[in-house]
Amino acid sequence: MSWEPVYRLVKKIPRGRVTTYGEVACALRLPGGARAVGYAMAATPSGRGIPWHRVLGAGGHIRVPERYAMIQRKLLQTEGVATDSIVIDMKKYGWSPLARTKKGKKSPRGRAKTKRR
DNA sequence: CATCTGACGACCG
DNA sequence: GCGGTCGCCAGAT
Repeated sequence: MSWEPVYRLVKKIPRGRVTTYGEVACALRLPGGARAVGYAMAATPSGRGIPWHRVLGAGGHIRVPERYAMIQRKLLQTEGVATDSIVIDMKKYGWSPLARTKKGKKSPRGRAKTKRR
């Protein structure tokens, strides 16, 4: 798969910290490709130590099926993330993958149109 | 090769 | 503030 960088990034997420699909997508030079990231997460093989539960939707909203959201919130609480509400405080637990994503080579595209709509 | 879908994001109504 | 639509990428049909 081409999700190796995605997995690597997710695995780098510190315990008690969370990020969003958009952040990951941007870090991977895939602006607007948040869906692809979500797809990658869905395709994330279990048993690889990939903390997929640390990846949330924009604004800290959990965008996953109830069955997974339940587990996700449970795991997050276990790691110390306050999921008291349906929204997680990104200002406190928000982790920026862009801050350390300096590994070159991501996607050969490198352009995503500046104009929108 | 063309089309739809999906654990998303942002904008418009 | 909430819901619906368009746009993005990668994979499956």
